[in-house]
Formats: sequence, C-alpha cells, structure tokens
Amino acid sequence: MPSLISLRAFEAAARLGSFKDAAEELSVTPTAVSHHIRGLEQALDVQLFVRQTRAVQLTDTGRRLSGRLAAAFSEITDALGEVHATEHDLTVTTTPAFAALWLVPRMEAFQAAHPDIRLRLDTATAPVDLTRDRRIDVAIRYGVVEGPLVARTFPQERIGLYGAPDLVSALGGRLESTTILSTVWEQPGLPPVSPETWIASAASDDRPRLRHFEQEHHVVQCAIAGQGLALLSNVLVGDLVSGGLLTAFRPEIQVPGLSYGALCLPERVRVRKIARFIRWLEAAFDQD
Amino acid sequence: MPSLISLRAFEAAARLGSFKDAAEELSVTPTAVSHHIRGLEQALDVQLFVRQTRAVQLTDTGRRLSGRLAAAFSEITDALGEVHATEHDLTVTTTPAFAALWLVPRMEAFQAAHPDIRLRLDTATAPVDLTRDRRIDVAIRYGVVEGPLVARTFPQERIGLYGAPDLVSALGGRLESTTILSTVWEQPGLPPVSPETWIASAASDDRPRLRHFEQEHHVVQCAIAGQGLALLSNVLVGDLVSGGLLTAFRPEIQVPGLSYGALCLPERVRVRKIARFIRWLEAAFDQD
DNA sequence: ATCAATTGATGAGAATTAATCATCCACTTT
DNA sequence: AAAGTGGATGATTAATTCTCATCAATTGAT
Repeated sequence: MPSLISLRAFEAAARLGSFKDAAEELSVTPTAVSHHIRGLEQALDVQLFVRQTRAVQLTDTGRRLSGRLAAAFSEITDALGEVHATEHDLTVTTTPAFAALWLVPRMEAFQAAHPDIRLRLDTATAPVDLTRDRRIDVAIRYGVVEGPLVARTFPQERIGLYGAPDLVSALGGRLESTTILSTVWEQPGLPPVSPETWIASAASDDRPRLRHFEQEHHVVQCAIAGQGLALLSNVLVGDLVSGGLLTAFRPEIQVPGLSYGALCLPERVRVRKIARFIRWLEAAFDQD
Repeated sequence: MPSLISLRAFEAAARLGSFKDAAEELSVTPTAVSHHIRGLEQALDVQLFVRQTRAVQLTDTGRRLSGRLAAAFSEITDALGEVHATEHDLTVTTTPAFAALWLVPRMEAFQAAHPDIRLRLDTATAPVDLTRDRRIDVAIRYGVVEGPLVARTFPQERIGLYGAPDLVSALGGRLESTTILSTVWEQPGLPPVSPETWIASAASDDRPRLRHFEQEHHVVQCAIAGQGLALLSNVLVGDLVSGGLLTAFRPEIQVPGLSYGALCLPERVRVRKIARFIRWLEAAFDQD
C-alpha cells in the first residue's frame, strides 16, 4: 500500500489541479508533491496525471481515485473535528442577563485558565432540556433547581436597589422622587422579591414610581443611565458596583433571593471539560 | 492534524482491541503502536484508550473516532483496489472451447510477458454486450463480427477431421466404419461447415455414423478417447495435434471456416492493458 | 525577439518521523 | 516463585519525507 501522505498529496493536487497549489495547501514545496505523485504512480503502476507544459491534467483513473480519496480524507477530517468539538467545546446555556453581566466578563479568565476548552454561549431564551439537546453541556439556571440534573448550587443571592452613583447620593436615602426599575418574570414564583417586598423590608412609606422591563438587561442599562433605582441581584451587579457604574441604595437593606445553579446530565458530571468548568464556576462565585 | 500513520495505528488497535495485534497487522512492533497512540492522544488532547494491566479499552470518544476512521480507511483501500483492478485486471470472455483449447494453454506465456496484468477469464456462455457490462474488457468471438467493436480479426481457420492417432491409421482413409463427432450450433449460420460438407469436399461415398454434442469441448474429449473423428477447427486442435493426442484424418481435405476476432469498445482500444493483450493475441495467432 | 516569470522534473542531501531496542512494570498462570 | 503477557518509556537507529539547487519548456510582456 502506498504511503498515506502521498495519497493526500495526490488528492490535493487532483482537487486543485496544480502541484504548486497542492504544495501550498499542504505547506510543503512543489517538489515534494511532485515526488509523491510520481512515487504513487509507480507504486500503483498507473498514470494519474498527464503532464503538460506548466500544467497537469488528471487521467480518468486519477479522477476516479481522487474522488474517493477526497471523500475518505474529508471523513477523517470531520471525525477529528467532531472529537475535538465534543472534547474541547463547552456549550453553556443561561439567561441573557446572567450571561451578559456575570459570565461574559469572566469568560476570558476561564479561557486563560483552560486554553484547551473553547467556551460557547447559548443565549437562546427558551429553557433547554439537556436530555434532549445533547449539544448543550451545562445550563446555569436561576431559582428552581429540580430533577436529577443538579451539579452544583451556588450561594444564595441578595437583592437590593442599585442606581447610578449621582442619583443615589442625590436621593439621600429617600425613594419618593424616583422610579424603581424591575423585571417582569415569566415563570410564576420567580423571583421571590418585588419592589413592594423591598419597600416593606425597608419599612418605608415612600411611594416611588414603578417601571417594569421584559429584560433584566434593560433594567440595568436604565439604572446606569440614572433613570431610576434597579431592583437587582448582588450577583449580577457586582461588577458594575466595583466598576463605579452603579452603587447600592441603602445597602443595609438586602432581601434574600434565590440561588444560581449549574446543571448537567448526571452521567456527564465527570466529563473533564464539564468538571473543570463547574469547578471554575464555584471558585468564581466564591471570589464574589 | 495528527499524522495519518498514527491514525491508522489507532484504527487498527481500536478494531483489534490490542496494541500487540494491531502491531502485527501493520508489521511493526507493539512499541511503535504504543508511541503512535500516545502521540495521537496528545495531539488531540483526548484520551482514546483506558490503559489497564495487560489490556487497553476504548473510551467512548475513541470508539466514535475509530468507527469513522475505519470507514475512511476502508474507502481508501477500496479505491486503491478498484484502480488496480481496472488498470491491471483484464477480463476476457470467449467460448468455452476456445478458452480451454487455445487460450488457457497460452495464458501462462502472457502472464510471463506481462506480469503486471492479471488475466481473468469469463466463460459465461451467454453472449456478452460489452457496452452493457463494463467489467469485460475484451471478447474473443467466432464468426460474426459486427458492430463498431472490431479490434482485430485473426486469420481464417480451416476445418478438418481429427481423431486419435491409432484410430486414424486404422481407418486408412476410409470413413465407413467410424463416427463423425460434431457440435450442434445454437446460432444459425454457425459454423459454415457440417459433416456433410466435409464428406462432399472429400468426394466420398462413405456413410459414417454422426454424433452431435452440445459442447465443442466434449467433441474433443470424445475424439481423444478414440471414439470417432471430430470435425474441428485447426485453431482449436493445434495444440492437441502437436501434442500427439489427435492427428488429422486426410489432412489434405480442409474446408475453410470462419475467423476468430478480438472485440473491445472502440474508445478502449488504446487502453494499455487492452492494447497489450490484443497485440499479444496477434503474435500468438501468427505463431500457430 | 528577448527576457523574465511560471510550472513542473530530478537527484542529492538535510530534516523530520517512525520504528526498534533494551528495559521496566504490573499483573496471571503454571 | 518463576515464567509469560501486554503494555510503557527513553534512547538510538532506520526510514521517509522535504528541501535545495538546477533544469526544462513554455507563456507573456517589453
């Protein structure tokens, strides 16, 4: 059997119709390709190319062979790619807000710590069934943690009011003249905290305006723009507070929220890339 | 991309479940296989085998990869085999009698002259349509030579009576007491010579018995056994006469027969293996 | 018409890969 | 306990693969 390398050289030359181009694709010199193809022709005792001046042309036999070789090599490439993807690509699904406010800013650190794992984010809004869609490796969910999927629940969040620093200091602890920005939750029971809850916790008589958004993300943007106080989880606003974009309004009043949890199929908890990611998640939560 | 050789080593090891067996299949030492697979695992950063004592076991990933690699390598092997077959296997179809009496005894000489061409004989009795069945390269036909397929017609045969030497000398030129053995021809008009024609040519009044066979081959066997005189072509009996198995009865009486011809598709006359075979056929006919 | 540029062919030598050798190791069998 | 088995490892050798230096045959541009 002729060497596989010469077969690959032939396949590339056949596909590109040029030894020179094949050589370039394979990162070798045209000489190497020429040698390989000549050797192949001798080994098979078959003419594969008709040499013309400054050009080569496939024979019928060469064309038939190259077609099948192309299919075989592409199968090999695909198979290797699939292995790499399933071993080294990690797809995480989570809410847009958690992704944007917590995960994305930390992804670079994860990549630095695990350069061999490529993190892919799935931000489709519909809840994903891990048992169905095997392309998802890990889901980070908020609140309800049910079924056999739990891998790890992270510390309970605390919910408070956050606003742009200028606004917060201008208010001086009074809510009367401002707006509370909050999110409309589709799932019943989520979250356990509403603007009213917070006001009750603060034992305040103020009656601020209320504004509701579909997307938690928008709540945040609005708050940063100074248009009101956002009712948000400490987990989500942590970076924004450290960055000086937001600051807590009466930080002593924090209502307990729910928890984030990382979920994956039980049989996959020990898959290396998944175990690594969850371990990294734990450490990152602990650092907050 | 990891080296194709290590992929092949892995595929063999996966298929056989043993580095040692894979090494044997590939005609290398187990050490080489071990090195390759380790290198592959490092290149892909994936574990392919779980090493146990004196045994290895595929991981899930390894199994998936090896399956696809096996398909790819088998495609490569098949493609190479097909190329070799279409280039170096030459399938000839002809009549059973011509095959047995003329071609087969000369095949060895052809093989010696063209060791890179493997001659295959198709002795199916039904006439073959070369335009339909592309597995047949050359047909050697008798008599009717029609259509666009003619490659070469060989010299006209002569038909005479042949018998075992003892019988022929015992007869002393008289036909009365013997039997004429001949073949029943399915195609009308073939051959142009019947026992009656020969008797007429000999201007003989003898009335020998006649015996007809389906197969020309059987006529020959019967004649060799001394059971009568066979009406046969000089082409077919040439070797038997030189070998002393048969001898001509009244050799001066020879009726002209038809010709054998080699046929192939016009566009394939110049294919190397076909051209070589036909050239060899010509030379062999000339030698008779 | 000349001269550079392009594509491929060749043979010799360098560089890279692959294979082996010599040893180990962890068991299993006798 | 000794011998046998299947695999692992590192150093060394063998083999393959690639490049370099040159040629050759055109084509296209000046």
